[in-house]
Amino acid sequence: MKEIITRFPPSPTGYLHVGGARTALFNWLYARKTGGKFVLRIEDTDLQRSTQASADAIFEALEWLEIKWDEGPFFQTKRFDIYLEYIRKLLDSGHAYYCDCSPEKVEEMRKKGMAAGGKAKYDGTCREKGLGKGENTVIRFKAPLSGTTVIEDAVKGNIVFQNADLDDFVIARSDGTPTYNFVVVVDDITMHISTIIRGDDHVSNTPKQILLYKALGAELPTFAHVPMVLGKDKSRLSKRHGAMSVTEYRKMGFLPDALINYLVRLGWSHGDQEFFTREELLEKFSLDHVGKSAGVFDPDKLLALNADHIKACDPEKLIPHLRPFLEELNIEADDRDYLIKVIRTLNARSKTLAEMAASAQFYYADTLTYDEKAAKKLLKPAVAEPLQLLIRELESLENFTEKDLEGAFVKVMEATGLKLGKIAQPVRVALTGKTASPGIFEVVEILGKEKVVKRLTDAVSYAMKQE
RNA sequence: GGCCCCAUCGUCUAGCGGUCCAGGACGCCGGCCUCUCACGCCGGAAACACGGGUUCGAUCCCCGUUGGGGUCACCA
Repeated sequence: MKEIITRFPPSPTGYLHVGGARTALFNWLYARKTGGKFVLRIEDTDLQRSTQASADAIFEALEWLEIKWDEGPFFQTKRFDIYLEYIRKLLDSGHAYYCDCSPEKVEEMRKKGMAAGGKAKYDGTCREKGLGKGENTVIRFKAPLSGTTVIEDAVKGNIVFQNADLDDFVIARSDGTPTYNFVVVVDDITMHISTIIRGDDHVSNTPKQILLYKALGAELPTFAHVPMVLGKDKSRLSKRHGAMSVTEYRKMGFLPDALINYLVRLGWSHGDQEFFTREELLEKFSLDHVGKSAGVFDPDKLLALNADHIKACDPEKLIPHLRPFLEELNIEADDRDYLIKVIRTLNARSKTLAEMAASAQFYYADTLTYDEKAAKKLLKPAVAEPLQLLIRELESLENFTEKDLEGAFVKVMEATGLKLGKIAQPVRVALTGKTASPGIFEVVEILGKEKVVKRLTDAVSYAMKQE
């Protein structure tokens, strides 16, 4: 069996969006799974719209997702001599010809065809003229007039096209530059791509490409057209459906593994399993469980999956991902062990890293600002006494283990006749500024005696001043 | 409009002729746990688009209808 070589060929005209990331993922997983290679190719033949900045953004997004390519990136603009060589071959073998029909004229043919029977195609005016290269000539591929071309698709099965429905498409523009359908084929042939996994919006291009492979006498690759990703309204995914670029998800605090998990699961399944680590994906992915129908991108499910990945991630490994979000809030988390403890209290209650960083603020604050409503309701004069009692108990403690802390609270409960809840809430506000936080004992333990006593003391004076 | 693809809960999906009065997940609604918020756990509502076949038997096979999507460039 020959080596599996897949590819991901984005055009650098914008950011890497989730749909593109998904096809990159499928190609990457398939190559890795089969022990093959994954190549990255930048399709920048559209000189007007391609930018280096976009290419860089795509690399960055792929790197963040930890999708590593084995070869490339290859830029098509650097391969023009190869394309020219192949165009020459087609011209010489009679598979291509010059055409001097003006764009307007061709457009006219299409309109007429569309109005008549719906068939919008070039009518072949110059097909047998034997024209040479001229001022405004394009080069067209001489497609067969009859017969049939079939895609043996790995996910969709056989798809049959009537050659009569295809037209003589342009392979080189009047300025001599080659067009998409042609360069893809030349690249895929010369890069020895064995398997083409791409969105099914490409199926209608495929017969043209197959014809090109045949005209060039090249062996056909395996095609696998995966269904597209749609927006909530079932229309093609676009910015109005919300965040679409991979980078945006990184900025919102998603873990790359969570995005990957979600994207792969959208269109592929492995029984009932929903949660996959990167390793499991690598181990279990296969083309034959890719579905045939388009899927709707569901941000809620992605968010839930992100929460699961955050929860499952070793705190140690989470740190590098969390760090940027901490910095954003000017939190200097230099103490690694302290940070790990902080993460342990937060990972079950954070759906994103941004959320986690925000929740971590009180652990690092020098001066706490109370949530207004919380302070008003819970730090009243009446709590001053139990709080003072608690301060005394805590100060007398040798250790700050959960057990000791519980003992201290129990003593205050006994002395005041208050239930834990009545004490814990004011303490929570005193220590975190909010009514919702990790368990109160955990918070006290992590903050440590000094900070806890300080905050409790501050809270007492605040409470005394309230009506 | 032509050509092509698709069709199980709102969404992602399991299902590869009987095990399905259809299973899981997200979301939603109840409840439990509980120092708050989460987490976790338990329970609930929620789907085989329709019509014909084939078959002893169809969610699963075939045809049609309907619906959705894609594509028809000197863009990729």
